[in-house]
Amino acid sequence: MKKLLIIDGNSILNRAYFGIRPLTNKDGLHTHAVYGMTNILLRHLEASHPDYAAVAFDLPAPTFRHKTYEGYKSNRHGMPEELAEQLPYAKECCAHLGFTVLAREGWEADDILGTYARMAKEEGIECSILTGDRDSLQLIDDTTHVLLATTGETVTMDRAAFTAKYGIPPEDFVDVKALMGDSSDCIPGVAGIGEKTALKLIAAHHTLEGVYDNLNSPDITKSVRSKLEAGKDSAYLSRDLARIRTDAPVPPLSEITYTGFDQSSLLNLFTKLEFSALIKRLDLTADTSSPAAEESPADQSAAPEISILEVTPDALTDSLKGSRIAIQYEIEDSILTLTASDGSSICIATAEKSAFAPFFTACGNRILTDDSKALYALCDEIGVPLPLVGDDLTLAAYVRDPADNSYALDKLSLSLLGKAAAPDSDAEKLPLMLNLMDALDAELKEQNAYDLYRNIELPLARVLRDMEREGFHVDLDGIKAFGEQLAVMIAQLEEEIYDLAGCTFNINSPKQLGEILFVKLAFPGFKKTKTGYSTSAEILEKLAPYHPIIRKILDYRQYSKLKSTYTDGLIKVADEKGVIHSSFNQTITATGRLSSTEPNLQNIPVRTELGREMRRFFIAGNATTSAESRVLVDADYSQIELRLLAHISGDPTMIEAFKRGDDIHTITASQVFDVPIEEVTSELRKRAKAVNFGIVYGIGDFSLAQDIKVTKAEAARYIESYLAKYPKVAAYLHDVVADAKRDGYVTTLFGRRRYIPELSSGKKQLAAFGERVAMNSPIQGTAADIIKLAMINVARALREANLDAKLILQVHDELILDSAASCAAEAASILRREMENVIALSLPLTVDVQIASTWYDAH
DNA sequence: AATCTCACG
DNA sequence: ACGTACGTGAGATTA
Repeated sequence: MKKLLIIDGNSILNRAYFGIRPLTNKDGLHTHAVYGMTNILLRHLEASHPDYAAVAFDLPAPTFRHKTYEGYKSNRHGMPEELAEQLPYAKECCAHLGFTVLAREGWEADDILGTYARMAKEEGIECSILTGDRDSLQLIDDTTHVLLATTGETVTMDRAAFTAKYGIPPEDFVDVKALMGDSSDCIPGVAGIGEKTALKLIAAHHTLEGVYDNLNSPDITKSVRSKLEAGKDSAYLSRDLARIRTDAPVPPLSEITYTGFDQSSLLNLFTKLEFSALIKRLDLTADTSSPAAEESPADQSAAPEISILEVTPDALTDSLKGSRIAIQYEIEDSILTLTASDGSSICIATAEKSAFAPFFTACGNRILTDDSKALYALCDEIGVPLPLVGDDLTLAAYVRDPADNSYALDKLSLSLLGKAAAPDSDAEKLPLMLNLMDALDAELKEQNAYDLYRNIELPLARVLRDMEREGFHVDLDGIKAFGEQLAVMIAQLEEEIYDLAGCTFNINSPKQLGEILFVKLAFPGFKKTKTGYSTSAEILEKLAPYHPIIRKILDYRQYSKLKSTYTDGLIKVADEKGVIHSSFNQTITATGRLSSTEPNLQNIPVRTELGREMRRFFIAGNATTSAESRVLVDADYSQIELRLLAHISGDPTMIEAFKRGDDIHTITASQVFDVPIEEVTSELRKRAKAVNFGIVYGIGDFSLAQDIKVTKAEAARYIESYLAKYPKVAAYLHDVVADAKRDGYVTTLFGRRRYIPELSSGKKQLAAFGERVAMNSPIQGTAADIIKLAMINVARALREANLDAKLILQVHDELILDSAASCAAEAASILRREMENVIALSLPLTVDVQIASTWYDAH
């Protein structure tokens, strides 16, 4: 039997639009609805291989209004501008995928679906209707089924499935709709009749006529009867409105045969939309005669014609004359294969890695790499002091758009050059890297972010490499002993918990724990989360007074966390000398901060006393064994984010407070609660502190209330009072959001940019998130810029002073040195000086410095 | 692979 | 009516 696949384009596009987070290409065009739709379409093409296939779109009859037609359409149907602008691309995409695209003036997509379902039935063809809309369910019959795309998976609704779910045959569904109405389709129905009642009535009487002929039947209550009587005309009218028509003027089935992909057109479209994953998945680059490539012939670097010269490592230096040398390399068993190009030639050399030392020394500052930190590590290994590399493509791409999560060459090619590329050998990557770097140079300069890239990110990579190599010494025996203590306490608690619960279960399983607490022990059902009960500490804390098991579970959780993540976790990653070498990633966060992995040394416990004990095991190098004793020097910025808020907003009250060296939370409490400074209690100070933090995050009354346990109304008053006392802060928060909406991005003091596509989302929740991001990112990001620059300056100053002290860790506002005890005081003063003097603001940046032999004591 | 929970600034 | 503060990474469980 032949197969027809017919799709409601508007419905699927809508689902994709609201179901996926926003995505834009480099021109700011929103693309996620098309992306989501394409994925859905591909999935069904792969699953069903239809003989006929079409996508139908709504096309209302033109109306005469003061607004333009497009304006009317997007407003009337509540279609957000960001979705409307994707409509033409969606249609184009459907066509290139091999579908016939249909839209008829005055007809809805549903009617086109219905018409084809009828035609298919007449010709004995199996018909699948793909939609996210339940309206089409009335079309189900023995040869027609509906693929209902809901969030998550797609459900197949055939006659059996429909009847099982609704208890009526699909033909009667339109009568249900006539009674219940549908506000989104402007179908009035009968006032006061909902889905439940409508289904019951139609199940009993089949049709509207059946219902109205039997108004006196005993299953119809008085109130329902009177509602039905009042809404009789409306019901019949509604049925006409709800009934999908089957007489739309559409081409015959023979003209909508499925034609398969148009590879080169798809490549063009996906290139414009920057769908690199789809290009790869459909293998669209394999066809080399794509028009995309023809469009920019001048840009075609001589890549294909350049021959690859095999040379010795020594000859590399002389063969590569250009000012910029792109490199790629592989290492196997200490044999290095390096490919390099200066744009006019490509050289490849293979040798023992140390043979490349002269090349790196001579050409290092001209090198273009995609991972400079790794290159510094390689040079460390072979004992070459590599000069700062010329360029790091990944870092430049990160500065261009830090919210991106992949800086793979093929993606960069799409968004930067507008061309699809799939280099699969090192030699093919090199000309592309050179082109990409040229484009990045230009774009960063235009963004005013070039200095940030060249003077901060690029030199920072080498500082990070040195920190990674240095590592943080730990007391492995101490950690092990602590872990064993924890194990004992955990075992003890486990028994007590089982005892109190009356059974054994997996305490680490939120599912099982929720079952025990909220079902077996019948705690008041604090339901949350989509998959079940929430058992978070926040919830459990509220239950603690009512049952002894709760405290024990909380303790169990805390000990388990300490043991698995910190005790056991750290032991696993320490090297044989008891040194932990974390990786510092420079291209992960959307704000400009660093991140730390394997292990994450930026989240070692400190907030609870027991957790803080962990920090006793973080020690200065060889502190326990070496003849020359060593210490840690720890410095952290005091209130850097609030100081930046004061500086950026220019609020005089706040600036003066910081200039005087006042306690900012006490000042805030005095301002917000309108009491003299001497009368600020610790409770008031605590609340003010929460407000200060909240402001930086883009506060809301609900969350503040939850945080400091006051009513929402009270929290709202605090915020209002705060903004009144710090009017420039209020103005900043307002303006930064307005600017972000206008520009599509926000920036830090150093020019780091973050795009915020969420701001133009049709979804309220996402747009609100975008506003908070706009308020927070300039502050968090500027703090990140500042400490990065401080790190570069500290590393240089320590080197120049020839001190035996090295940076080993950064924790966002904190820097730690491992120093010889003999020069620790000097190192500390350098550290303070460099951190405080990174940049002159309208208020001082102050730093607290401490020297001790463990992290516990130094912080 | 996704979810939940929890550690940090 | 709903969800609710910014930025991260890791471990355990479950699907």
